[in-house]
Amino acid sequence: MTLAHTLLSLTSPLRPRKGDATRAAIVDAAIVSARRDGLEALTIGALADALSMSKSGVFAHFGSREELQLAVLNEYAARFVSEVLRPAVAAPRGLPRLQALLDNWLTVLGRQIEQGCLLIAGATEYDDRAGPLHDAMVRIVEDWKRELLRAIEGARREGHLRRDLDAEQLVFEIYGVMLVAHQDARLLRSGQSMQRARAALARLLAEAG
Amino acid sequence: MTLAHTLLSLTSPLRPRKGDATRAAIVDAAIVSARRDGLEALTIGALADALSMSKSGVFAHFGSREELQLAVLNEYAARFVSEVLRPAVAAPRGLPRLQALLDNWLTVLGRQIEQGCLLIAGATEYDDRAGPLHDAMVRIVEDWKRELLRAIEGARREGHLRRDLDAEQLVFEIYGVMLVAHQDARLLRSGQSMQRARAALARLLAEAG
DNA sequence: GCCGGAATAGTACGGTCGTTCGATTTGACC
DNA sequence: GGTCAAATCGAACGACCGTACTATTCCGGC
Repeated sequence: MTLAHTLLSLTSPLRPRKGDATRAAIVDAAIVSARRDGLEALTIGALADALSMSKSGVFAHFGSREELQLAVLNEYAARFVSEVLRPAVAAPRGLPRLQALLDNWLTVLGRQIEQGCLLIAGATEYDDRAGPLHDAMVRIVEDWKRELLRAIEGARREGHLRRDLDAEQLVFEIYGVMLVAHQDARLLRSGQSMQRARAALARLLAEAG
Repeated sequence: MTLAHTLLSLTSPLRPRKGDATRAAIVDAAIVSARRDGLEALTIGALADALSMSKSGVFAHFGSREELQLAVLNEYAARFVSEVLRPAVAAPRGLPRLQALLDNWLTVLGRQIEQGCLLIAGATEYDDRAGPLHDAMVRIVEDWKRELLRAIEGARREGHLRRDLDAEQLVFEIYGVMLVAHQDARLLRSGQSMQRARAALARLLAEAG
């Protein structure tokens, strides 16, 4: 294969690469496992068994366990954003869009409470552990909080929220509601966590309006 | 050693047992390690190295890794309660006592932000993993929330908080503030998390009063 | 200062981990 | 259908894990 050929296949993979599908399947299964037991408990051997593959077959797609973990985290974050943020921009800008975003977030959090949220679990897993996963985790959470901030300030610009509102403080408090909803639902198996979260968010927004 | 002797030494250990001191030192070191890397990352070998002991010497005090983890979790919880709850009962009952409790909680959370909180980290570590550690974690968090609820209802009984207040909802929201303060301070290394948490708590109490 | 149990050390075992490497299979293109 | 790279496998390695067993050291009571 010539260099030109390589470059071509990189930019436009005419040739359907079977490996890509396998890699995606591995990440799929790894997300399930990581949501249950944590990113740090992810094991190449267990993943291989679940996929009826060999350890080395799984390994070859990533080159290291850490790269696999990074792929899982990034893929999960991408899905999270596309499930929560993307549909919200269909709502009219301002408070409705912010409301839609929070609704989507709560829905995603509550839909399959059997599985946890990697953005929340990973935050405590890597809050004190230097390395690429820590850095990725920080970047993802910061990016997400920035999106939340944008939505809030959009609502304020539209006149839907108080002009003197401390938007960052509101981000802080909203995030707290999501964290405690997650813990209540998963650790304590409380059946009321979602409605408590909705009540808390409603009160936060009412006070900000 | 006779049975009577055994019972005697259990109820009143006249004989100063050196093993007790060692065991306490092990738990001390294990708490440091668990707060940094998580209870699940706790390793008998690493602990033995840190204490300049043999693996089997450490192991003998607990009989299994899981028993060690349980000892660490229970000791941490006991210290947490004695640092946060005990000093608060010195304050006058009602709102002052609740305020003192929340102040102590935030202080403990912020004092050495280098080290994390096992009650928070453990909650996500064991939210989906059956076993004695999960059960202990649930019990500890439920007990702590019950204490918080008691303090709130005490303040309400004194007439310091609204009569129609949903106390459990307030517990929920206070817990959320603590969770997000912890994450902001540790993952994002935000310098403002404590003051944001104080502001959020003040607003929660003002609205409940 | 010996005695006996408690405390600790030493060693070994079986298992799992991530990773390496050479062999083998697969599958798209000529 | 042959070719060649991509994809996957199989076996092995060294490291570390929790744990079991046996020896050794420590130390308070006589």
